[in-house]
Formats: sequence, C-alpha cells, structure tokens
Amino acid sequence: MTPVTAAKLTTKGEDTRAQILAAAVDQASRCGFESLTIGTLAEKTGMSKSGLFAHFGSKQELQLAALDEAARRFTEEVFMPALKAPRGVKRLKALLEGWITWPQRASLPGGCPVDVATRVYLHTPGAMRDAAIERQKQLDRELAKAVQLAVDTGELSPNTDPKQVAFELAAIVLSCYRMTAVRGHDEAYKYARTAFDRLVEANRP
Amino acid sequence: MTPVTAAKLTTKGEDTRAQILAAAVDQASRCGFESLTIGTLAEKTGMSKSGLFAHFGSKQELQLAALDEAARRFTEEVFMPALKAPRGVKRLKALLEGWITWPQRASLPGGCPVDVATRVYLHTPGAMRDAAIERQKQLDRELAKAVQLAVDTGELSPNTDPKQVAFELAAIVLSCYRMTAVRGHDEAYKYARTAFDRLVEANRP
DNA sequence: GACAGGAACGAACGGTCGTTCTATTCTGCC
DNA sequence: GGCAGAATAGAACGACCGTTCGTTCCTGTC
Repeated sequence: MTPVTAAKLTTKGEDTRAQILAAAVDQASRCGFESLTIGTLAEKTGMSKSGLFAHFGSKQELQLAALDEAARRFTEEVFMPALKAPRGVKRLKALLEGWITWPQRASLPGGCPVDVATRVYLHTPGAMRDAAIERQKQLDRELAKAVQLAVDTGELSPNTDPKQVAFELAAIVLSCYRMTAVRGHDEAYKYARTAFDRLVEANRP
Repeated sequence: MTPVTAAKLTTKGEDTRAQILAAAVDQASRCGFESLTIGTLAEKTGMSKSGLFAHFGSKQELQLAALDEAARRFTEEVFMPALKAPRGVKRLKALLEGWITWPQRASLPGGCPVDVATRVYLHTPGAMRDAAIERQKQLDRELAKAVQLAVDTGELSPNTDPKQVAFELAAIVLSCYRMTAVRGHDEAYKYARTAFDRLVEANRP
C-alpha cells in the first residue's frame, strides 16, 4: 500500500504533524488561536488527544507551530507571488491585492491568521505575543523595502518616507479586514483600492 | 456610617455592579474579553464567585454588559469631548487624537476595549459578535457624519465620499494601535498624525 | 425591635481543559 | 521475519470553568 508515485520525502510523523497544523491554521483562522484546544483539534483530525499532543509536547508549542505555519503560508501565497510583479508601485498593488483577498481565496474564513493571532495576543504577554510581534516587525521591514523600491524606480517621490507608507498600507489592510466583517467583501475591497490609489497619488514625485 | 455628603443616588447593588464592570473593562482591555472569567473577576473585586455571578445571571450577560460599559466610556471620553471642537476638520482631528490616545490616557493597557472585543469576536458567531459589529456600524455612521460636516464647512471637497474618508480614518487608528504594540506610542502617534494630514490634504477642494 | 427582600457567601455540581502515564500498534531497517 | 523505536490510543489526573443551591448577612421599613 506504499505510494509509488513519489519517493518518500517525509516520515509518517512529519506527515501527520503537517496535517495537524493544517487543521490548526484552519481552526485558528475560524475562531482565533484561543480556540485551538487539543480536544477539538484531535476530533477534527480523527486522532486521540494524547496522540496529537505527543507531536508538540505542550499547547503553547502547538500554537507557536500553528503561527509559524500560518506565516509560512502568507509568505508563500501572498508575498512570493507579489514578487513576480515588476518592482515599484505595481508590486505594491499586487501585495495589497494579495493581502486583502487572501483570506477569501485561501478559505480562511476568519481572515489572515497572523493578523488574528496578533490581535488576540498583542495584550497578553507571553511567547505567543512575542512571536506575533516579531512577525509583524518582519512584515513592516519587508513592506518598507518594497516601498523603497518604488522610490528607486522614480514612481514615488524621493521625499517619501517608506515607513510612513508602510504604516498606511497596513492601515488599509486592517481597515479592510474590519469592514469585510461589518459590510462584506465587495464594499471593503472598493474602499481599500481607492485608499491605495490615493496613497500612491499623494506620494508622486 | 451612611455617607451624608450626597443624597443616595444608587442602591448598593447598582454600586457593586458598577465596580464589577469597571474591573471587567480593565481586565478585558488587558487580556481580551475571552479572559473575563467569573473566578478571576471575583478575586479582583474581592467578591465570591456566586455573589458576583448573581448580578448578571450568565457569563454572556456579563460580557455584553462589559462591552456596553466600554462603549459608554468611549462615547463619554472620546466622542463627546471631540464635539467641543468646531465642526469640520478640527473636530475630525480632535476625534482622531482622542481616539488614538484614549487607551493610554484611560489606563487601558490593552488598547480600546471595543476594538479588542471586535477583534476577538469578529469570527465567532454569537451575541458578542453581533453586539461588537453593531457598535462598529454605529461608529462608522458617526464618523461619516463628522466627515460630512467638514464637507459642509467647505474644508473638504464636495466630491468627498464621507464613507471613504471614514474608512481611512478607522484605518489610521487601527494601524496606530498595531504599531503602538510593535514600536511604542511615540512612533505610532507620529505616523498616525502624518497620515491624517495627508488624508485631509488629499480631500481639499 | 421585628420583619421582608435584596445582596453576598460557601460548597458543590458536571464539564472541559492541558497534561501524564502506560499499553498497544505501526514502520522502517537488518 | 524479527526487532527497535516511533506513533498512537486509552484512561486517568488535577485544575479551572460556568452554574446552581441553600444559607447567611445586611439594609431599609413599619
């Protein structure tokens, strides 16, 4: 019964661990990282609590692993694709589009899981909070870099403060997520795109 | 031992209830509404679990009451003071200032509790989610009204879409809260104020 | 001072949580 | 094919959760 279509790249343990994490990210996106109970997750994956637990050793490790997995997916499904767009404003636009539409595309009904994690743990000191903040810092740096490239191409004014624009880009995304829940996707996307256009326009040379 | 400094305006029950809610808002702001356990709150107020519980009848009622109380405070401490500023851009500015600095001023280390509640319950259906979303809708309406006044005074272009500007104002606040946690108050305020100025400038007649 | 009603307490409930332990099944390697 | 070790199961634990119940205390009224 061993699959012959591919050479074995992972042990069984790594495989189930990946399955668990996929379910965990889904669950965390749906109902927040706080809702990541061992029991629920065990039921969802058809495992026993103890069997699942053994893969992580503690609930915190499970949560941290789920956060890592979510961040990995964000990089893979939002950030990397945007790099295919030519550097400059087009790439910023691709980044925004990917970012705001990702939850819908990736069937993450709770919205960007990293965002969810940050929201939940921002004010409760601990390892999860530290990890979430670190992710956000990293994101800020990447965002500012992408803005700087748009300055370098001459599409944005040399006086542009990349960190300021990164702040406003994040602002658009956060407000978009909020409005998605309050008024639905369509309206949220519309406002976000208009805000982006105005942000770019305001920083033209 | 009855206080004689004032006529009795509240019964003892109402008084302790208010004390409980004050502690609840503080706790919710610190660690999120999910952390509002009966036991923790009882310990914090020096009451017994059952004595505290009797005031609300269920945990959900307690949470809803705490959300109401937080919203009431927001209205009282952020929205109403801003109405003292002359209608138009100055009032918008006052609103933003009050909004972003409120958590610090009111010793709400977890940030605006209504925002925290929205973040936590946005994706978990139930009464708390409904209540939080209703608050946000209400806030959007008030924001758009305030923007409309700035159009009426001629400070903003007649072509201005008040809902769009309200979206971007909320965006600034959300990004400011995020950055407060990531990089501290000073930097967050600076970016927020710059973003506000740009937003106003972009909508000049 | 007796009394009624609200306010608060203390103990206990069933349930779920994360975690631990031991036992069993499965997998990969010689 | 057999064996070591990983992977999983099952039962049980102490802690805490929200909630209930009966009792006690306080407060205002006659």
